[in-house]
Amino acid sequence: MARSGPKLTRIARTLGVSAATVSNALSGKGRVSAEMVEKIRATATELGYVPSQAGRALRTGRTGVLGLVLPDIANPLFPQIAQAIELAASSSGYGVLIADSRGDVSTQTKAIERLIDRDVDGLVIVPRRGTRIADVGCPVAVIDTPSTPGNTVAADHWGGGRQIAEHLKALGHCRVLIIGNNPASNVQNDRAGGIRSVFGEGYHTDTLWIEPLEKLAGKGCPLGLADKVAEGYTAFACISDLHALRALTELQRAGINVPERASVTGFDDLIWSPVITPALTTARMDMTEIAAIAVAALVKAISERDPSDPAIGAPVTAETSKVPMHLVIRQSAAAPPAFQPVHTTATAATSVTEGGHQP
Amino acid sequence: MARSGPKLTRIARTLGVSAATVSNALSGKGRVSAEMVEKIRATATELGYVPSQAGRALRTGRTGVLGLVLPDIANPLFPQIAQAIELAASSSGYGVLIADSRGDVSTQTKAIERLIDRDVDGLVIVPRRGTRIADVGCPVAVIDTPSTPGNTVAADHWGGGRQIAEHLKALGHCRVLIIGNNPASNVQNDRAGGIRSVFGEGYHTDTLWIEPLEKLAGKGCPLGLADKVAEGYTAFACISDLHALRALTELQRAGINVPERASVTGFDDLIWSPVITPALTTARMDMTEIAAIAVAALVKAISERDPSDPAIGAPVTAETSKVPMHLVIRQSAAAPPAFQPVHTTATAATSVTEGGHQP
DNA sequence: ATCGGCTGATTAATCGTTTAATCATGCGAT
DNA sequence: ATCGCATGATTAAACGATTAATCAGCCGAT
Repeated sequence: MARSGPKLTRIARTLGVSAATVSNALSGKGRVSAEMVEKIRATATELGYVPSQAGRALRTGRTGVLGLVLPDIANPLFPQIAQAIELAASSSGYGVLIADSRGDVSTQTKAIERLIDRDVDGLVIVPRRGTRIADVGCPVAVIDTPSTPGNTVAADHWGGGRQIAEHLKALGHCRVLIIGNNPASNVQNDRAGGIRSVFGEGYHTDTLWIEPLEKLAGKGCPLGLADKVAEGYTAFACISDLHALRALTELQRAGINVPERASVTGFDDLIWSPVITPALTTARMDMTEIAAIAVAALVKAISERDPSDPAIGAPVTAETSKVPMHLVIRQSAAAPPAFQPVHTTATAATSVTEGGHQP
Repeated sequence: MARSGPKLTRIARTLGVSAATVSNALSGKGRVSAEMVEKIRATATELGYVPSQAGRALRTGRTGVLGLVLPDIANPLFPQIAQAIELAASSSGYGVLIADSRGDVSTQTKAIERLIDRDVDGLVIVPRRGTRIADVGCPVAVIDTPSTPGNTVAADHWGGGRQIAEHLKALGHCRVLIIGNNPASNVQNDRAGGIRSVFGEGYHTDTLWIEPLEKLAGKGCPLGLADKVAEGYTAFACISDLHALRALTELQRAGINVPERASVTGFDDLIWSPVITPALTTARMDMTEIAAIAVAALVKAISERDPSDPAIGAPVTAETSKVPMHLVIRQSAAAPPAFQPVHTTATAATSVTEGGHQP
C-alpha cells in the first residue's frame, strides 16, 4: 500500500548520514558508533518509521509471513488454533496468511500452492485425517499427533485419553462407550487408544464411529444411546466436545439424566462446553503452548535456511513434540448409578423410565 | 522466500526479448503483437512462472493482500466468516492476512496497525459490539449490521429476527422470551428488534440479557428458564445458537421437553445445530454472499485508488448492503402445549408428558 | 524525397531495503 | 615517519517487476 510513512532515506537525510548506516543501525549488523545508533533509533521512532516489507522482502527473500493451512476449516477448533498461531507468529514478528481447503485434498494442495506463490517463509499445517504433506518449497510445521511420522508438535492425545479414562475409572465406571467420528484420523485414534489402554481386565469398552453410521442412517441420525444405556454402559467418552454435545442432548431427550444415569465426557473444551447444562467434563489442549513451539521451530528453520537453496520442505522438528493435555472437570461426569447393571446382557432395558425415544 | 521459479528475465532471455515486453504481454498493458503475447504466455506457463509479489509490491505499492480483523476471534462464527472471506478474496487474486484482538479494543487497534504496517491493500473488519473504526490508511469494508452507520454489507439481522418470529407466531406462540448476550451489540439488538416487531397487540415478549446476569451470578450460571416456562413462556428465541444451546440443555436438564413443552430457536446455524437433539431451528446468514460483496467493494475501491494519495480510510460502500437471512426449520420449535398454563406461578412442573415426538 | 504517424519493441529509471566492498581517518607499534 | 589495523561511515549493486520515455522501422501522404 501507499507507505505514507517515512522511508529509510528520509531518516538518513534528516541526520545527514547514508541510508546504509541507518539500515545498519536499526538492524545492528554493520559497524555503527553507539551514539549514532542512538540518534538513529530516536529519530526513527520519532518519525514513526516502519520498514517496507516489500522492499525488505525483495532484497532478503523473506516476507515475514507464515501460512496457516487448516484443511478442515469448519472445524470448531479453528478459532482456538488460529488465535494461538496468530499470537505466536505476531510475537515473533510474523504475519499469518490463511488458506482454506474445504476438506478437499486437491483444494488443499492448491491452497498450499497459493501460499507458496505468495512467498510465505513457512507453513503451519494441521493436516486433515492423516493426509501426507507433499514436499513443498519451504519449512513446514505439522500439528497432528505425536504418533504421526513427520509431526512437529501436538497435544498428547493419547495421554489426554488416559486422563479422561482415569477420571471415569476413579468415578467407578466399568462399561464405557467411546464415541468418535472417523477411525482414519490419527488424532481420534490416539485419543481412543489412550482411553482403552486404561480399561484393562474386568472392564469393558466399545467404540462407536459416527461417520460410517451416518453413511447408512443419514446425517444427524440418532446414535441409539438409550439402548446403550440399557445394555449397561454408564459412560460415554466422546472424542470431541461436538460428539459429546450430540450424545448429551440425545440422552437428555431420551429422559436419561446426565450425569446421574450416564456420564458424558468430551475433548477440546470448545466454546459451548462451560455454558451448557450440565457443563462438560473434557480434556483441553494447550494450544498456546503448541502454537508457540510450532512457530518457534518454524522461525528457527527459516533463519537457518539459505534463502537461495534448493528448498526442500521436510517438516521441521521441535525439541518438545508432545504437549500434555489438561483435564477439565465439570458436571457431566459423575459416579455411575448405585445399582450397577451386570456386565452381561440387557435386562436393564425395563428400567428405562419415562421420556420418549424413537430408534 | 527463495523464488525457485523463473523470473521475468528468464522468460525474456528464453525468447530473446526484453523483460519489459514480457511484463507488458502478461499484463496486457503496453503494445505487444498478438503472436508475441501468445509465445510469451506459452513459455510462461510452460516454465511455471509465478510473479514475485515482493517485486510487484515494491513497484506498484499494491501487495495483493487483504487484512481480516475479527475482534472477537473466539466467536464460533469465525470459521464461517474466515472461510467465506478467504474464498472471495482468493477468487479475486487476493491473500488474506488475519489479525486477532482478543476482544480488547486497544489490541484491536494494534492488530489493525500491524496489518497496515504489512501493507495490506484493504481491510475487512467485523467490529466488536459497535466499535467505531478509527480512520486507517486504506479502504475498509465493515461487516456489522445494516443499521450501523458506516456498515458496508451485512446480513439483514432485523429481517432474520422477523422470520424467526413469524415462524413462532405461526406455530401458535404468544409469550416468547428473547435471549441475548449483550444489548450493546448492534447485531443482537437488530435481531431482537426484528423479533419484537412481529409480536404486537395480544402478544408478549421480554428479553433476557445474559452478560449482565453473569456479572451477578457468575459465568455459566443457570438462566432460570424453568421458572420462565412456569410463567407461561412457551418459546425461547435466542439471538445465537450458542445461547439456544445453553437454553436447550438447561430446559432438558429441568425435565422440560423441547419442543413439546417449550420451543427454542437460534441464529447462525452453527456447527452443532444440525446434530444435536432436537436439531435447532435457526436463521442462517449467507456468508458467502456477504463476503463476496464485501471483497468486491474493497477490490473496487483499491483499484480506483491512487496508491500515493493522502490515504483516507473511510469504509467503502457496496450496491447491496443488506443480504437476507434464511430460516432453517428443524425440530426445536413446534406448537406450544395445547393446555396453556396460566400466566402465574409454577405448578406446571408436574405435568411432564411422556412419549416420543415425530415431526 | 521528406515528414508524420503508427506499430512493436527496447531502455532505463524506479520502488525501499540490505549488504558486500570500499574508503577515510586516527592511533599504536615498528 | 611509516606501516598496519581497527573503526565508522559511504558507495554501489543488487532483489524482480512496472512503466514512462525512447527508438527503429515502415507505410502513406504531402
